[in-house]
Amino acid sequence: MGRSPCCSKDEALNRGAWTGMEDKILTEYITVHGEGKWRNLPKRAGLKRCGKSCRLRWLNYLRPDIKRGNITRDEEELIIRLHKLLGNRWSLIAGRLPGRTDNEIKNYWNTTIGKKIQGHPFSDGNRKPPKQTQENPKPTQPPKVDTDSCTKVVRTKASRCTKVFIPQEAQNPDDQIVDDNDHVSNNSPLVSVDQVNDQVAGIEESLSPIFLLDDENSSCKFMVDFKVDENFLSDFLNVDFSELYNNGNDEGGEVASATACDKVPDFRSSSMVPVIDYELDWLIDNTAH
DNA sequence: AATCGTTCCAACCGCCACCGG
DNA sequence: CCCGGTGGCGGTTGGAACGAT
Repeated sequence: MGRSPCCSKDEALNRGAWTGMEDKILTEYITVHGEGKWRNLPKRAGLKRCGKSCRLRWLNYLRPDIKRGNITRDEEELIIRLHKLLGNRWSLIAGRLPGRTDNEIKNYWNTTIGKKIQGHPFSDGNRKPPKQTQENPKPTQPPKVDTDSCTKVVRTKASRCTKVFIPQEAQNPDDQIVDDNDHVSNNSPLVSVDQVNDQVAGIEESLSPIFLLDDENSSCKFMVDFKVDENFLSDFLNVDFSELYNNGNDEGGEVASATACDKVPDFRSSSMVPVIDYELDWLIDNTAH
């Protein structure tokens, strides 16, 4: 059963490569009406395509901010490092490469980097797995990159934030401090997540773990505490935190546990920032190449 | 020039999370 | 809480382009 497909195969929809005219129609429509409502878009725009196809075409090809041309060496290095941290989270990786799409990075990885790193994935030197034959029955699972064998991969999904730890120097003394049980305390380093959430309204949502560190000495400035399921937490803790905390800093941080959050206040810039940027910047800077 | 094999990438497919009714 | 609609994601595929013979 399951839900119905996004577009009926009975409909006489165009498939395959997009024509220049279709591109033009889609681009003009989105320029006027904006993105979204993909399911209705083809009908409104007069395209014989399914909404999903339109979305993909726009996001991967027609968007004006798409960067053309080959992946640069710097970009490749970044992709490799991000892949070590995130695994096959192509959309997250693409988010760190302006103008590059997840599809492009995925393709680039599968055709170029993956081969370089792993050596030839198939013993016969062919990029593709052997065709299904009597001797080579199709595996039930496609071959996957064994990221765990060589590195720890950060799980970037988190549950709800419950409290935030802020060191004294980062606090505004006028702020009311409330712990996760809504107990008010002027000395408590905990602020309610509602207070944080009030501040983050309007900021792009992102899901990720968080451990914020001071740039100069790599010690933690504050932490956030989450309700995370045990699997996530244990997986998350499998990240080499000891290594992360100790990188170039024998003194260690004030916080000895790892937590996760959607967005956090950046006390250096006195604004709220998406965690993913903060966290990935730090991870990229502090994990082994 | 013709054929065959390989590479690359745009597009498709199925699944899942999220959200609103 | 449940359910259906929607958007987004990652894996896979098809075919065009290219190179080798």
